[in-house]
Amino acid sequence: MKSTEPACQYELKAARDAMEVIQGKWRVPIVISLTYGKKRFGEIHRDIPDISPKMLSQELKALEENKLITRTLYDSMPVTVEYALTPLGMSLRELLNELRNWGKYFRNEIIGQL
Amino acid sequence: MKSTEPACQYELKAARDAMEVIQGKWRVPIVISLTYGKKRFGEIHRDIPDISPKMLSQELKALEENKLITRTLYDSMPVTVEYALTPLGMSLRELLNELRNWGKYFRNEIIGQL
DNA sequence: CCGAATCCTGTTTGATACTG
DNA sequence: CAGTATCAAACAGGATTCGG
Repeated sequence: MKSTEPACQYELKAARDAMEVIQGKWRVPIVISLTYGKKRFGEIHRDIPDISPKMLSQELKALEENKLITRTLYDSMPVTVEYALTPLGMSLRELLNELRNWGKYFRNEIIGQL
Repeated sequence: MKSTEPACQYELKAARDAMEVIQGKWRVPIVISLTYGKKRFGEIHRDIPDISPKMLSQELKALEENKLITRTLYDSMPVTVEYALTPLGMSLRELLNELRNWGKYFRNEIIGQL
């Protein structure tokens, strides 16, 4: 307890836990896309046209490992796969709202004056 | 307006604006450290011991360019520098709260079961 | 004490092409 | 449709040294 800010240390750790999960260029967009309902690979891709199939596949896998989304394979012909948010993934809703709100605020306040 | 999710596109952009500002390993910790009040370089460094002076300097500069913090030079001997949040930086408060809350939730729900 | 300058490395991301 | 494979580029981050 000699640190000047013991509380600070604990708060920092929690924030970094969260950042690790949503960090990167694509995870937030993917999760937001899925807040509109379950989607297939190609549908997510249409929401995020810039992403390469490789990155989409890779990030979906990471999100699944963190239990934020589920991957369901329908063994039809041709093969169909659906991605959907888990309850944990849905629990990001408030955080993503704040993220968007602040992003809009920042854009209005700053971007353009830079 | 032919996209399946026109609203989605707009929301994605706002969220990514926000992510760009707070992304990276160190920006959120730095801003959180400064929510406890203005601090000097070495004080921030004590809150975030793992960061190298180079990264701290570099990230402080980036945050200053985005108008989230101010850098004040006191021409004393030896030289003293103080960093503080701007109103825009303080406006991150709610977002950072959500980040920490979700981080704690995630840790309780998931980490350990992985 | 508060950095700047340089060099270096590994991870992340992307482009392109290909497969069941 | 839903990815994989391969290769290259870009970037983040670290180590070290130096200066006011």
